[in-house]
Amino acid sequence: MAGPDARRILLVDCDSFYVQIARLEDPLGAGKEPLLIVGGSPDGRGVVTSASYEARRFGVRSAMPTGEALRLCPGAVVVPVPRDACSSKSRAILAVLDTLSPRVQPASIDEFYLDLTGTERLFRAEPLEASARRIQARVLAETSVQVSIGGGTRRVIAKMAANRAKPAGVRIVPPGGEAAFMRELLLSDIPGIGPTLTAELAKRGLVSVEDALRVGDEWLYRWFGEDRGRWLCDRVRGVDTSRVDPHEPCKSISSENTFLRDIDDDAGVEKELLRLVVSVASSLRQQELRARTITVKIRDDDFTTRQSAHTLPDAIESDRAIYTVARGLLCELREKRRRPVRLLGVGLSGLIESDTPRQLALFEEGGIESERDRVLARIKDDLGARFGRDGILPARLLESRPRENP
DNA sequence: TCTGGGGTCCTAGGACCC
DNA sequence: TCTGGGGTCCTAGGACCC
Repeated sequence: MAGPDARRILLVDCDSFYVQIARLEDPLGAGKEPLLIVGGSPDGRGVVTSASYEARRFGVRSAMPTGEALRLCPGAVVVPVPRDACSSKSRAILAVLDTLSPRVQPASIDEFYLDLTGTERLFRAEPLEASARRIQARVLAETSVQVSIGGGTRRVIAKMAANRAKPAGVRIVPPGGEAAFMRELLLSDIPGIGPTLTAELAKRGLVSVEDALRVGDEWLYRWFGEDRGRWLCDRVRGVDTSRVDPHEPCKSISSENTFLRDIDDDAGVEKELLRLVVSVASSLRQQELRARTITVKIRDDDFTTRQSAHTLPDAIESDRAIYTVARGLLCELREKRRRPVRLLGVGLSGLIESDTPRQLALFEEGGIESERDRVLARIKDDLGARFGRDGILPARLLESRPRENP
């Protein structure tokens, strides 16, 4: 049985993924711009999704409003996020990695954990660093995407090593080298230590990993409590027992939209709610899932963000049933606080697989979703697959659909 | 400068049950 | 009449990540 320190884990992490894809999509335009920002347009309500390394030198960071980014880097070109191209490229990278490693777990659209434990024989005792370079070259050759790779005996070590390898590098922390590696780092370099915790730590004079190790576990427990204290003590030593799990199920599906202009009238807000429900419900069914919990999120014009959730005894999947619950939640939220709406979102959680047997007795009498609702939803999905989604939007959305090519 | 969209995980309090 | 404790589920909110 392999102990935890025998594990061979890699994190394959794409370098400024959205920028790379935008350049591949438009080689003569965005592809030629060194100062490139991918994200919302500055006249809309956009933020930076990703910036080229050249633009980052001016202080441009992701999640920054594009207006501010352009002030810092006036020469930059802003292009929209090529969403579809990004998802299909992500799938292509996953497909390549699946041929190179027995266990691959996508961690986000542009990060993939690989567990190569037990492949030493297969690769003729190839050192982990050589495996990483081979994988890096294959991904570039087959998808044109440049990645950095971190490696070590634990996921969190691989993750931090990949960050230090960027761009286009490889960094492997050897077994037993974890402590020395951790001593290179600031506390804010550790995944899970964000701005808030960094500030709390700094208040107590803790900035580097060294600082935290020097002060000792007892103080970390005293300051941060039992649970967070233990978590911190583990993290500053690079301890992480989580596994690379290729089949980890998805836990929630959501869709949200910030409007170009705040929406004031109830009919307008409900129409947007329906649009979101249709989107989220169809991806629910596409993944052959049903949901027990429906959440509606609202952001008012003053940026106050609120949400309301409802959990049903039985999971549902149809547009009609989900919309019925969501509209009820929206009404509650709007009654509590009635302001023009900046953002609206719908989330589904408590997900179970579609083939899980239902509790029939509860369902047939007076349930919120009937067999007819489910059949209608399936028919709609089939038609959508054959004739394109636009052909079968609910009538209320069709009313306001702009005409194409009159 | 004026704040995106997709997620995961944690916490705290209340309801409810045993 | 007053008193428990533990476990689980649900909701709201927040931190964090890419």
